[in-house]
Order: sequence, then structure tokens, then C-alpha cells
Amino acid sequence: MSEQDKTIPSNFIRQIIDEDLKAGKHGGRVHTRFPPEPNGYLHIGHAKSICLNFGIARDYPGGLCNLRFDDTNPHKENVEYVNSIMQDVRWLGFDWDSRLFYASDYFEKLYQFALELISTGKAFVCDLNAGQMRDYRGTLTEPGRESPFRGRSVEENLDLFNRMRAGEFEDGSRVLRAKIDMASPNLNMRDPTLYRIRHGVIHHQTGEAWCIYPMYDYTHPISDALEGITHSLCTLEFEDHRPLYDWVLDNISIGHHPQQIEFSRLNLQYTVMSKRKLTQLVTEKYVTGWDDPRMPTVAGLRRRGYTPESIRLFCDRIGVTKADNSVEMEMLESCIREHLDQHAPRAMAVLNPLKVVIENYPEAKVEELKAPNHPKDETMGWRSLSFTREIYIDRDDFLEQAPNKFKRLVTGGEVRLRNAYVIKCERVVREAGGEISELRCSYDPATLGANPVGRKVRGVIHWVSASQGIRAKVCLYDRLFNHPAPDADKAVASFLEHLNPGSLRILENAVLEPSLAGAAPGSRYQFEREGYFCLDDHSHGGIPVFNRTVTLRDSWARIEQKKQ
RNA sequence: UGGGAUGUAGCUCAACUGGCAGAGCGACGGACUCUGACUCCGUAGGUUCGAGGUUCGACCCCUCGCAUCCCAGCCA
Repeated sequence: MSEQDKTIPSNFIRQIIDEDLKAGKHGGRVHTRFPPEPNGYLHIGHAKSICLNFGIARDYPGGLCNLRFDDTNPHKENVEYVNSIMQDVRWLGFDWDSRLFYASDYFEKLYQFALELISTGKAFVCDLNAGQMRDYRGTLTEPGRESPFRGRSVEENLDLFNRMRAGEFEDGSRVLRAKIDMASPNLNMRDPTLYRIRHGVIHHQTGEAWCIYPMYDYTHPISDALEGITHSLCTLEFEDHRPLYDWVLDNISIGHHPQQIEFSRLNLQYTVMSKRKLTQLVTEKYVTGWDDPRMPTVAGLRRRGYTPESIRLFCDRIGVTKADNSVEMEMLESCIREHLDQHAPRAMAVLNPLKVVIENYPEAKVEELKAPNHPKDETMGWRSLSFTREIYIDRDDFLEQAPNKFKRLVTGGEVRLRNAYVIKCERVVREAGGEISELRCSYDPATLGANPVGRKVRGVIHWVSASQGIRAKVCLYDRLFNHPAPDADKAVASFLEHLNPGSLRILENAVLEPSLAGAAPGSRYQFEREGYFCLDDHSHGGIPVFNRTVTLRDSWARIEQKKQ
């Protein structure tokens, strides 16, 4: 782990653990778990949970954190998701060692505990269908009614449940229910379903071994207990389920009772975080896949160029509480800038090329200039730039007439070419339509590594040799939605209406400095004055594709924006 | 209108558990600069949801309100 991870702010959960340790609870052990359902890719909200659970395990002496797939609903789950989740957790920098588990590992034990609940009269087989069960459940303000099947004998229940397992009954015809309290103000306690029947699905781990599957509320506490988990951390919506979590463990013969603690999930502005909605974006092709660089998924952020360090830093900074929250994108962006500023080598790339001919520079000459890879870190070494008579600069870096505040190239003005000479714009060449096709400039040979005497240049701009540069495609990403809380806006029928049509801009004619020729897929650079970019790892052969991770902070753009 | 939770700066969180309300991000201004970046310096921003109460003293304890979020899957 890097230095950034060393000052982890505490939070209310760590305080609880501190107190538990002091009180000697759980024999001084700290054991957490990260329990994803493999029905989608991990997103930044999961990263928060991963950093919390694995972070606690890392920071407490002897602490452990399991990876456990909560795979009780084979209908929506598959191995692609299992694999992506393992890859993402590892990429984030965490390790479960040999403690990889599946809730489905416990199906037989879960079944035996169900038999125990039946035997002690605490569970029964119910023949009500889904609609009837809803009727019997009552409402938020009225108590429910007991199922007519609630009074079945232990023998009959045992027989029926065994036959459920044996496959004698159709989907939906029967369920196993806990016998708790149909009048409870907590709906989760109104005789909740423990097992349902699911024929004809092939479970990714257990195949066709089972046709009955346990529910989350029943599976989770037992899985936690079986694994010796001490602190079972989950999100706020499970707060109402805690009495049921405790009920299950209090009513079976199991020697361990973990403590469930809830925290609030992460919301990030200008994106969505629900798996259902992310899945919809993927399946309905609003994005190119789970790893589309605009997605808030771990895979998307990775392809976008985010580093594990930056995401961990983000998770540390947002903290862990029980308050609903909505974090600004700027917080995430500041984290990736902070990490990449230190670690990304610098390079030059011209995104919107404008040709510049330096008239007093020899035609065939190619001059190799040395440039540091990082302005503040010599250990990152040097690279070679090729300077030639014809170069490209960015169209945005030239204006025919500009206010004094414009620190770039203007007609008749001088500007420094980064790591090279000072040039002066002598005149503008236009196409028939009036558009500027190229600039004719002169250069001052005395300005390499030295300031011109007696005058000040307006500023510094980046450039790339026209003949030596490499053609590239560059993808500029913007927020996926143009509403801070797309899925919370009740004024529209669907969050999709807030999709930002300009979230991807592709520049086909960018030019990179020659040193970028051997760049490895996934490698990250700062293109000076532009932002941080990452060589897309889906691009092999052909012309390279760079994804913009994030722009540099740009006070000039901000001033310009304010004028409008 | 039942139950469960949460309200501290624009956003995210602190405040050693009753002792001068702070930080990061953001905003604004300035210095530096061969990146309008980085870095550095500074400024603004608070009725701690509200009203009462207890106390020498309340973000913290009590009472009553208000607002927001979650719960009526054989999803997790």
C-alpha cells in the first residue's frame, strides 16, 4: 500500500470495533467479509464497501476479510460476474488469500438448519401463492393475517419440505416460511420466506443439484456465523432486516453470532449506482459495455485510467457514516489528479492539429531535444523530442487577435514551444473558405533552454513534429448524465432522459510525440496542458486510442465559461 | 397515516463522548512557473434542522415538532 493509505480516517464502525476489542468480544478477533451477488459488475459504491471491509482487516492485528459470493438466486447470476468481481477486488489492491467462499457452499448446512427450525416449530411450509401471500402480509399500517397453513404439524412440514427438495412441487406452489409474528410493525418479521422452489435453472456453482434455494435473509446470517465473521457490515436498507438476522441465529444451534452494522451507500453525482440501471445501460447499448470508460464501474474506471490508489484515496476521503449522501464528482477527480500528478510521465499530444511552418528552420533537419518525463521527479528520466520545420500546435492555442490575457500564440506575437524554441507568428494562411490552414512562423535559435533577452513571451504551448509525430485517436469523456441525480428526478419518466448526448467526443486526428510509439496498453500519461490520458487496452495494432481520464484543472477555461 | 434510520460550511466528513465548531473537496483572491498544471499563501462560507428544557456550560442529554431516506419480492 502507498503512503496515501496510511492515514485512514476513523469512522463509527471502527469505533465500535475498538470498543468490542476493549471489551474482549469475539475473543479479540476482527473478521469481516465482502459479500457481492454475482449479478453484475462492481461499481465505485462496492469499492467503498471493499475498502471498508478489507481495510479493517488490514488495519487490525490478525484481521481477516473473506470474499463470499452471495449466490442464492441463480436466475440472475453467472460466472462472468464471478470472474469480473474477483479481478476487480484484486485490482483494487486487496486479497482474500484462501478465503474464497460461496453461499452455495453452505446449501446442505442451510437445509439442515431449516429442518431444525421446522422441528422446533419455528418454520412451516406454506401453500399460499405470491399474490395471496401479499394479501395476508397486511400493509405498512395494518397487521397481517396468519397463513391457513401455519398450523401444520412438524411431521407434515418435514415431509413437505423434504419433498420440496426432492422436486415434487412446481415453482411457486410452496415456500418454507419462518413462524414469527404477522402483526409485527416490521414487515420483515411477518413470517418471511426462507426457501423457494426454482426448477430448470442451472446454478453456476451447484449445477442442477438443487431445486430449492434459500433467501438472502436466511442465508446471510448463517453464512456469516459459519465463517466466524465478527462484524457483518452492510448498507442501510438492511437495517430493518437486522431483527431477522438475529432471529435466525437465535433460533438454530449455531455457536456464533456476528454483529450486523449498517452504513450508508455511496451516491455519486451525475451518475447512477443501482445495478439494475447499470445493467440496463449495458444491455440496451447506451454504453459499449460494463467497462465503458463512462461507467462508474470498477472496470470502467480502470479503462478510463483511474488507478487503484486513487480509488482507495477517494474511499478514505468520503468516509463512512449512516447519513444519506451525494458526493460531488470533483472529489473523485481530485483524487485521480493527485495520484497521477505524482506518477504519470509527461508527454505532448496535439488534439486538434493546426500546421505551423517555421520558415527559417532547415527543411530536412530533425533535431533531437531532451525533455524531462516529470518536472519535479528526475528519477523518471528523460525522453527525446524531434523538432522539425513543420510542426502541429493545437487550434485552441492560436488566435489572430486576442486580449493580453491570452497567453498563447497570436499573429505577430511570440510564444514558447514547450521544451523547445520560441517562435513568432509571421502570417496566417487560409483556405478558399477562409478557414486557417496553416501558420507561417519564424524561430529564435538562441532560445533553446534560454529566455530571449529584452522581451517576454506570452506563454508556453505544446507541439508535435508533423513528420515524426504519431497519428492517434483520442476519446474525450464527459459525465454520462447531465442531471446531478438522474435516478432521483421524479419529473421525468426515466433516468435515461438525462443521458448526456455529449458524454463521448472522439478526435480522429490527434498527433502524439514520437516517444509514445512504444506505449504499453493501460499506461497513463499526462499530456501537458491537456489532462491525463490512458492508452486503451482494447486497442492493439492499428492506430493507438487514448482515453482521457480527467482534464487538468483549468482556470482559463473557467474564466472563459463564466463570460457566457 | 405503522416501523426503522438520518439531519454540522456548497459537497463529504471531524469535534478526544458536556468544555473556544474544524478538515478535505469546491469557490474566490494572490505568489511562483518553459504545463493557465503542480506547489505555496490568503479570503469567504455556520441560527450545528426548528422550538422549548436540564446545566456554570449543549452539536452532544431530555421533550415536542419539521424535513429527508428505507420497508408491503417466492430479489439482494
